[in-house]
Amino acid sequence: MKPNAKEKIIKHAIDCIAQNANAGLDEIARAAGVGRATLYRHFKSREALLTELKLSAGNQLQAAVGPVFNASLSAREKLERIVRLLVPMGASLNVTAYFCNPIKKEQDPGVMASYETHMGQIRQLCLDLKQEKTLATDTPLVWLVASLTSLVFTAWEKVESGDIAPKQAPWLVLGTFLNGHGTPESMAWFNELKEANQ
Amino acid sequence: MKPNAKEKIIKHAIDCIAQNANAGLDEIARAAGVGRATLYRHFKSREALLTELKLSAGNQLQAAVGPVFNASLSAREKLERIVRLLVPMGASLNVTAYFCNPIKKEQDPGVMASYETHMGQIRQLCLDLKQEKTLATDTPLVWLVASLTSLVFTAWEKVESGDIAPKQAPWLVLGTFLNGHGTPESMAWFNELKEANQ
DNA sequence: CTCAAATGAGACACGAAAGTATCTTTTGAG
DNA sequence: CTCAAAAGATACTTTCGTGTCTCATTTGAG
Repeated sequence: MKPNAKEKIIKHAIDCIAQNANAGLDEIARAAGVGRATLYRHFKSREALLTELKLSAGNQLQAAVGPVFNASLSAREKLERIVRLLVPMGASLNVTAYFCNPIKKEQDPGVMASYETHMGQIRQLCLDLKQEKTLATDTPLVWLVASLTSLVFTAWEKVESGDIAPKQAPWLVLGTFLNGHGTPESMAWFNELKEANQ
Repeated sequence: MKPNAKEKIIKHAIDCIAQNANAGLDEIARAAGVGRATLYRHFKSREALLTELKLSAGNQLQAAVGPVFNASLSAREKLERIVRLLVPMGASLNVTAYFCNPIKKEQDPGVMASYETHMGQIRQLCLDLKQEKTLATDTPLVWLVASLTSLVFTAWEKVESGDIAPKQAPWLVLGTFLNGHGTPESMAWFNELKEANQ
């Protein structure tokens, strides 16, 4: 028996579920290269599989991001590292940030905790970035977190689809998040417009 | 009989499906305020309902965005108007940009065409913005389109969840897309970093 | 090589949602 | 008011994915 058959199944299941949230058990089994019956030998039910899958995704994120977050670096350095770590982990990020979303009904407490931990870290990072004056202080925190998460996830999608080079993706995310796409002239134009309309 | 019962059903079904892609027919029927049997009087099957729903969502986007796109305005003015129009139409945007995505299996040709039309317009807008020097010319077009769509969709989500004020949302999207969240110092820092690593 | 444990394959029961049919009630044009 | 068309309600069949079970095959430790 391989080192850990269960882990292997979960690994492939995360990719499968990230692509199609409603994948059937046969689809998951096929993706993992095992028989459908084997899934039931490792997991009590579909629900149990999904729960372990979410926990695993959360742990993967935590394992990658946690050390960076706890390191003694400036917030902007943390941001750069975290984005570079997160983009290739889009499947896990997707599972955590979307399927573990509290809006969805009846989540396992452990899954909820994992979700809160991850989102809390991102939120804290954005707070630190504000504190450090790396980010504009007048932007709502919730929008900082949401736009960052969304950009990372989108970049991962485009890498998966082959539209963007894996090495380029983190820079696109950071560039958009910090600088946007505008030129100095367009920025001036926008700031005027915003003043006038708010 | 009301002006168009079918249209009314589709309208509510779009909101329902945008919130939960796997809503059952009873759920959709309840959302539309009709009986489940009535759905089958208007639509041959669930699949047929979904197809008409996608076409309707595409038409709504087209009706809103088309005139702006064809108006004689500068590209940056078009961008501003389109974002302001699109954010409140998140449900239709969601249905079009996600459920009509060619990655999904077997789409109706009409749905595919509608999707291509919409995405083509956004793509053209980004091209014009580059041409006009409103946007950086060295950013991949596919990332411009993807990040813009993703930011609009995320803003809609946050408006729906009550985290962001409806009137503020378009400005957050435009601000992030054009300026990003960074301060002048952080932008300088990032540009150096990017130079060094690429 | 041998045997026990794990896997793959497939048959089966069950339940939920799709799809069908029929009957009653509502609605609106004349 | 009247009646025909449309909608609501509800019971039924079909389909499909989950969950259970069995048995033949594979695999790996001794």
